[in-house]
Formats: sequence, C-alpha cells, structure tokens
Amino acid sequence: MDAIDRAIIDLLRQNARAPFGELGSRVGLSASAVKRRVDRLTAAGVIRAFTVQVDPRLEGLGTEAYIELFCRGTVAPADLRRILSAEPAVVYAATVTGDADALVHIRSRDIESLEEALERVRSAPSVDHTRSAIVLSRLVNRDAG
Amino acid sequence: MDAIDRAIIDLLRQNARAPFGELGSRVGLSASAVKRRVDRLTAAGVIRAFTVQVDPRLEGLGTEAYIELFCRGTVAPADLRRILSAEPAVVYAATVTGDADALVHIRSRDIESLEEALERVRSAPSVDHTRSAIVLSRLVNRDAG
DNA sequence: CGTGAAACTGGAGTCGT
DNA sequence: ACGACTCCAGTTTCACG
Repeated sequence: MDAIDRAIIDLLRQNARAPFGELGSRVGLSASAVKRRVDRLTAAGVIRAFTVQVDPRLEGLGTEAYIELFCRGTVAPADLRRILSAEPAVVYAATVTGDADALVHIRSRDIESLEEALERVRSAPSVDHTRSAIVLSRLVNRDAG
Repeated sequence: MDAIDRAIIDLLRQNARAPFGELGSRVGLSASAVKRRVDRLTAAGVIRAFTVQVDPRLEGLGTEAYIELFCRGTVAPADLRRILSAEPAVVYAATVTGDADALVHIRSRDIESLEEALERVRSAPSVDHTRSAIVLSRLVNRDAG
C-alpha cells in the first residue's frame, strides 16, 4: 500500500471501468504494472469488490431511517447480528458507545414498509425499545448511495 | 425499470465487471440487449457510477462514529450542507426527524483524528452541541464499505 | 517490480428481424 | 424492442530488463 496504490484506488473509486492504460498514464506506470497492482489489491482484500452505485430513489428505496436499538439486559453482538440480518430492510447496523446498544440504518420503499420493518425488529424478544430518526433530506453523501 | 433491469442491477452490484454476455445468459438476453439496458439505466441515473468497494480498515479509515447535531435556533439545510461538506471525514449527513437537527456519519484513521474532525464540526457558530456514538463493531453491512 | 509485445476477449456500433 | 455480426480497444499473459 504505497502512494501509487492509493492513487489507483482513488481513480477506480471514481470510475471502476477506467482502462488500465489510462490509470497507468495518470500514475506513471504501464498498463500491465497497474493490472498487477489492482490484482494484488483485490487479492489482499483492500479492494473488496467492483460494484455499481444505484440511486435508491430510482430503485424504489427512497425512504430511510436511523434507529437506536435498546435491549433488555445484556445481549451478545452475535445475537443482534442474527436478529438484524434477518430483516432485509436493514442496510447497516453496528454496536455503539452511548445509551443505545446498536445503531441500525434502514432503507425501504415508503413510510409504510419502513414501519413494517421497524415493527419486525421491535418484535424480537431481546429488543426493549427503539428510537427512530427518519431521514428528511441528505446533505452530504461522499460514497453516494 | 422492469424485473430484468432489477436482475441486471443485482448482478452488477455483485460484480460490476461481469461481461454483458454472462449477464445476458443469466437473465435470458443477448449481450447487446443487456448492453442497451445498462446504457439506458446509466443514462437515466439509476446506475450512478461504477466503483470499487474498499475495506476502510485496510485503507486506514477504521474508526467511525455517528453524531447527532443540535443547532442554535433554526438553521437552513443549505447551511448545514456547507458546514459538513467542508469536513472531509464526514461520509454522510442528513436532516432527520426527532430531537437532533442532523445525523452525521464520520470516518477517520483513529480516535484522535475522529476527535479533531468532531471538534471542527462543533466549532461552527450555528452548532450548539453534538451527541456522538462511536462504532464498536459492525453487525450488518449490506452495501458494504 | 518494472516494461513491451503477443494472443485473446469483451465492447461498441450497425445491421436485419 | 431483440439477436447476429464485425471491428477495434483493452485485457491478459509472457519473456525479459
């Protein structure tokens, strides 16, 4: 992971389909040298995957919310993972410092389906209560989505 | 946006470099038909970009936090956007329902740089106070990152 | 770890249906 | 709209510095 690797990753983030030759001309290497670095970064897991960024609104997932999860007593992270993985609307979840046990990011079609997803999460026996913040408008979105 | 478009997008999400021919064989179309659909989805903005998913830890951004932002009086979303865009550690921010004015997702190298970023956000005159939740462990991460 | 050139594969555009 | 075809750019692999 040197400066050239970082430069290549930055360029790939902007356009994962950029030809190796063009990447090479920008970082001062030949196409095959760039390919070898990209292969190495992919094998090492630094580059996890080549994906597409989809506009959630146009895909029919325009409604999102962040939910703080409060559990009864002590719940193992593994249990939380099991509960939250079962709900397809859950895009992201993590245990956090502070009052809440976990922070959950939910995405769905509309408010109704958001409420349904929330209700399914709340119905888990270890979940005591939740506190929701529905997203009104996005201000910043650096990795997009 | 029909079922085939959705299937193509799902496949591209898993591997954005999959050849059109292979996508076609999976959804039951020819390579050129798939290309036309992908071109159309890209032009329409449904597919925003072709990118790479990078492991934040291996890239040196292993520390993240979610911050609730509380402002003095009423602050226009445009002002919040300006303030938060200025801070590179801010990955995502949105205005939300509930007590807080905005929810901010921050990513940085370590706790020290996280604190520095937080301090810069708090120093904005319209910001009254913040409430932070540092991420301990990720439980679910469907679009990864 | 780098380059350059060979062989090959997938992409872009244009047909015809 | 889809499929088939051609041409070329880009990828891939290899021998070599």
